[in-house]
Amino acid sequence: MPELPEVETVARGLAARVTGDVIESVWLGDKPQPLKSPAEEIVSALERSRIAAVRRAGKHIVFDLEQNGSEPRQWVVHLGMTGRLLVSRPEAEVAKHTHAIARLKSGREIRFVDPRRFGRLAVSPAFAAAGAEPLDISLEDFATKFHKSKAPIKSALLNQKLLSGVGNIYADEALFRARVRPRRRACTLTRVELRRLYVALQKVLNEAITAGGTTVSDYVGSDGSEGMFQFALRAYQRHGERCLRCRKTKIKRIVLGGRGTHYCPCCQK
DNA sequence: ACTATGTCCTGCGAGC
DNA sequence: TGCTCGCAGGACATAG
Repeated sequence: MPELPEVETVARGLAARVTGDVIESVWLGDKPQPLKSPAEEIVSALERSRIAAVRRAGKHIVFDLEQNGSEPRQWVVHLGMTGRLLVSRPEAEVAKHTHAIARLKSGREIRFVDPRRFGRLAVSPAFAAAGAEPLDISLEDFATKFHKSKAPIKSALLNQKLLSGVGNIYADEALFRARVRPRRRACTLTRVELRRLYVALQKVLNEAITAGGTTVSDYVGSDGSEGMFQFALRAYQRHGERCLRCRKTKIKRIVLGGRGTHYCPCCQK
């Protein structure tokens, strides 16, 4: 599923390919829309706008738009579980579950495809993600945030109001690397453990960005290519397999907060 | 004010 | 082999 590294990969791919292009027209599907803003508002904000930049904020992709005679606006896309933003040639077959198409002056199209429809489209004058960026936050702020939470540390990592961009895969991977058990209440983590978690989280996110993200089922970059980080996972979806650290205990799978959670009962305390 | 749980949605894989 | 059923989970609503 698209988390910070996958969204970063998509945003970079889009930025490289559509920055400076102009959206000439927009098509929105008719089904119950995966929209957060009214359809007319999205269409009027996008049409005749120049894409000044594309970037990531948390798990959101933000297109900075410039339109003559209007205040700068932003087109905000959340990919949900199965969302894809693809740059396509207009003659390319329109995939099933395509919910939006932005036709560009260059002749290409940005297509939003999302089978499960957990994704969302919105426009905003000044979008800001709720929580802090995990790659920008200081160790001190990180420690303070989690020291105040009574939730299990894994649930706290997934809470987008604390940190923006961490999802199920990288929460499990960071906790594995930091040797912290997912069920531990966040406030019980020692200073040393919080530091290990902070370092592990940044490391795993950066490594995954370098690998172009993790493709478990649906995720692809804006050019349709799959990520490579699924081959570097140490905990996520490895239940029943031997732990790569202690080499003897089998990775366990539990359900925590309704999410599949993977950890080594021997290494993670 | 905080945490916990249910809901949305479709494709796929386990199991009979 | 072919079918049914339940699981997968990000964000938000609602319940506790």
